[in-house]
Amino acid sequence: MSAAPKARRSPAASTSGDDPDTCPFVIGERGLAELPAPYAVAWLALQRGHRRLILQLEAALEQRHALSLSALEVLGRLAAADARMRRLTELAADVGLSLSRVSRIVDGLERRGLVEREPCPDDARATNARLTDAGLALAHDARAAHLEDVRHSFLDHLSVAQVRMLGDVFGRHV
Amino acid sequence: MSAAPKARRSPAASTSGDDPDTCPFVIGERGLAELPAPYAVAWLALQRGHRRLILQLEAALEQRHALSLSALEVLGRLAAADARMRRLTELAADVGLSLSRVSRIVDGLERRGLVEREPCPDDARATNARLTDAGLALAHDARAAHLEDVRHSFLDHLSVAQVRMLGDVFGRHV
DNA sequence: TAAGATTGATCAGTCAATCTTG
DNA sequence: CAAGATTGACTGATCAATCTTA
Repeated sequence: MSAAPKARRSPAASTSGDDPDTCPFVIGERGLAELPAPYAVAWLALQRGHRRLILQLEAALEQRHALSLSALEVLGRLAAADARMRRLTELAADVGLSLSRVSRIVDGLERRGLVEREPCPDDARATNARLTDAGLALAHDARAAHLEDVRHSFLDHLSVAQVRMLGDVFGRHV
Repeated sequence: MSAAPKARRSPAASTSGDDPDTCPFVIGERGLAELPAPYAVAWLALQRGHRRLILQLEAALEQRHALSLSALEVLGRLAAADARMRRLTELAADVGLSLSRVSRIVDGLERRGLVEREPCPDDARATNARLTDAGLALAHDARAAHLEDVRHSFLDHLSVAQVRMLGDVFGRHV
């Protein structure tokens, strides 16, 4: 396909079969991948591993505290906020979700008495979500349990170098 | 909380404020985390970075080939299968989704003429999804474009050591 | 007009119920 | 009865439309 025989366009570029040292291949029973082996291994492992990890953490959080990961994040932001209170738009920006999603998460938390909506005095368009005492208590419990899970199911298995590298890899360019 | 002063229960264990070298803290504007700093950085970076990456890849795939990541995986398994044909239960196991989800993914692909359902001759309970010629062509195009995206937005930015480490970290214990 | 919030439609996924066949 | 597939109801997320107010 390419005229220049050894112009490697990128370190992970596959070479569609006409290059002796990399070629299409099959990984385990998982289907074929057209990447050099270590790259394909890394990518597939990341996808599968991350998914398994998140599903596991979500299940535990749901079972023990009846919260989604996103709801836990919202509670966490409120717990850390001045007067345990924050506008919905701010919360949405905090947790990286759409405003509409956050509005419905707050619906759910409000129904359980964990937060209360109140009009923002500075701006009549805005709504504050305020964490109740019950919400604060649950936020602390659930957060502690969740971080424990994160450690046990993931962080504790990593070396210091691996931890640093993860922050590096996913913090920098991605 | 703990009687033994220096019995570190786990490398990433937080020490809820009574240990001088680790304590609760706030990362950027992202809220508080009760983990030693490098662990919290790694975990938050992984969550955010992975999410951004996936959203980006999904958007490109949707825009260029009108496929979800899961649909692309299904097409890939069919392309790699004998006679470009595979039972729905097998596909579900391949891609790690529920059978019902796979059934509806196949609905969508079938509507577009990319796959066809046909009864399995060996077992009248089972249904095979068979990739059509159009489906094979799209599978190749979309797969190539997707892997290109994966390289450009992620793999190309990694060192060889980082690549190996990712496979290691997510392949082993998680 | 634009920003904050809510609501409705839709998508991707799960689980539970059902139907058919081994 | 158990396994393969489908369908319905639900969750978590998005976007587009709407309503109110700066």
